[in-house]
Formats: sequence, C-alpha cells, structure tokens
Amino acid sequence: MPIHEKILSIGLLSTQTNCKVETIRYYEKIGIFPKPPRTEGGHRVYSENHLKRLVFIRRGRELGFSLEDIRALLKLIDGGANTCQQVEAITLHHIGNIHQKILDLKKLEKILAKISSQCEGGVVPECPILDALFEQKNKTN
Amino acid sequence: MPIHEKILSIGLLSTQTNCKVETIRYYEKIGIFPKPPRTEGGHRVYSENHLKRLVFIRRGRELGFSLEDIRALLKLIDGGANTCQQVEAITLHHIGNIHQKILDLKKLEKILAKISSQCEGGVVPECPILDALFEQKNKTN
DNA sequence: TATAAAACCTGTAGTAACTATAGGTTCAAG
DNA sequence: CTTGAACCTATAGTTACTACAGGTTTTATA
Repeated sequence: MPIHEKILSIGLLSTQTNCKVETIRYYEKIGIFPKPPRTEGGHRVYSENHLKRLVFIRRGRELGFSLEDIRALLKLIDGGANTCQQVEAITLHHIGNIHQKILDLKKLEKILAKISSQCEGGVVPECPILDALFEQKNKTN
Repeated sequence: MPIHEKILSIGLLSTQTNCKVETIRYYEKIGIFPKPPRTEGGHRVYSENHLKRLVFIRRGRELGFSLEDIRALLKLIDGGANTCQQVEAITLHHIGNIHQKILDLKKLEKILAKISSQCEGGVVPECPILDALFEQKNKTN
C-alpha cells in the first residue's frame, strides 16, 4: 500500500486537469465522478485515481462524447456489472463511431493544411473544398 | 448554371443531415446557417449548398468543436475577409488541436478493442487500463 | 500565534446548444 | 376542395457547464 499517495485539493485537481472547480463539483453532483473524502472542515480531498478519472472524462468530452457515453465507457473500463454481450455491444458501437471520427478529423486536418498552404503563397483561398468533403454517409448510428 | 438544382424542404434537409428541424431553425437564428429563400406561404427552401454546409456543421459538432470554432472554420473555407496571418493562426491552432484529438481517439479505440477481446474469452475485464492511458499532457490550448 | 487573504463550502442563477410543445398556417395527395 | 402532414413563430425545458453570492476553512506571514 502506497504511503506517499499524492493528495490533491479541488483547486489543484482543477489546474491539473484544466477543469473548472465548479465543473468538478457538478460532476460529483450528477454522479459521474465519485464523492471524495473530506477534511475536518469539509474540504474535498482527492487522490491520484480521481485525477486519472477526471482527465478521462474531460478528454472524452473534448472528443465529442456525451456524459452518458462517458458514463458507459467508465463502467466498461471499471469492469462494472455488465454481461459480456453488453460489453461487446457497447464497445463495437463506440469503435465504429470513433473510427469515423478519426477519418473525419483527418479530412479536416487536410482541408486546413491546404488552406494554410494556399495562404502562404499570398493568395486568400476561395475554395469550394466544402463541396468534395464531408459528403453525407448512410447514418451508422 | 444548373437548371436542375436540387431543392429541399426543411423536413428533407433534416432527414438527410440527421439534424432536427428545430435545430436547423436555431442555427439560422444564431446566424451560423444562412437564411434561405421562402415560398409564397413562408416555407423555407434549401439548395444543395445549404445541405453541404449543414453536414459540415453537424460533423464538426460531433467531433467536439464549438459552434464558434465551426463559425471560424466556415469563414476560412469560404475565404472570408481574413488576412493571411489570421488564416495561418486559426488553421495552425486547429491543426494542433485536431492532431491531438486523432491521437486520443486512437488510444480510446485501442482500449475498447482490448476490452472487447478480453470479453470474448468470457472474462469480465477488471482492468486498470485507465491508469496507463490518458495521462495528462502539458496544456497546448 | 494572530490575522488576513486565498481557497474552499453550498446554493442558486445564468449561458450554450439544443429539443419539445403550443397554437396556428400552408401545402399536396386524393 | 378538403384534410392531414408538414410547416410557421414563439416560448419553455434539458444538458452540460459557468458564474456569483454569502459564508467557512486553510494557509501564509507578520
């Protein structure tokens, strides 16, 4: 058992995760983030594990997942009470989703790189790039 | 000039983009989506171009960009009144951002694939995978 | 060790990005 | 030419935060 467990106040947790103090308390309130122990005076005390969890949640949000998606992913990662079939269903669903996101981000990256390079030549780009890219796909939701 | 321009009602636009009718009207109201012409009776009439724009907006949102981000990207793509330096700044900012998102999504994809494969063996995974992944990075915002 | 500023507490209200509902008008299939 | 689906505006509700008010605990320092 680790004697030198890193201990964090809510403020430190906030700065280390780039997540506002109020947001941390909000996540606790809606039950996506575990209630930590408190000091005598009632201040929240966090551990390394809380930190990792919060980083995961935040990153998930930045990647366009809803809090409910993230709740499900955390449950999977924690090895919650799901059956294997449920686990398979959820992971497969999200993997498809994620793969499409990666493809789209790569496209967008390319568009931006192109715009940027056109610009270097001193030309303000007036491209119909939008036309070719991001065409609809058969909805895979 | 195209004589057979595809014409869309708001309902068709909605089904083809997987974007609620109310959301389309909301986008119009906040000025991220252009006001279309109307019929005699006041119904909105959309073209192919509207459709592409909306697909772009929606996909951007799914990828975790804010409407303000998307507004800026659209302005770039349209070749708005930006100077080249502004264009460079915006594109570079977003390219860094996007690249990190791609990396994170790949990690997440890997985690999920691993969980899924463990599960096939009938074992409910009880992994501390969270530990190794999604560790903080120096904030590059 | 006293004290004052910084950080924390709860609770409520405001914002962004939708989403749903109410009450009425237009359109298009039969 | 009617009738029901699709559209219209306007407003209120939801999700995921974010800010503020008014008070308590911690901590840095005199």
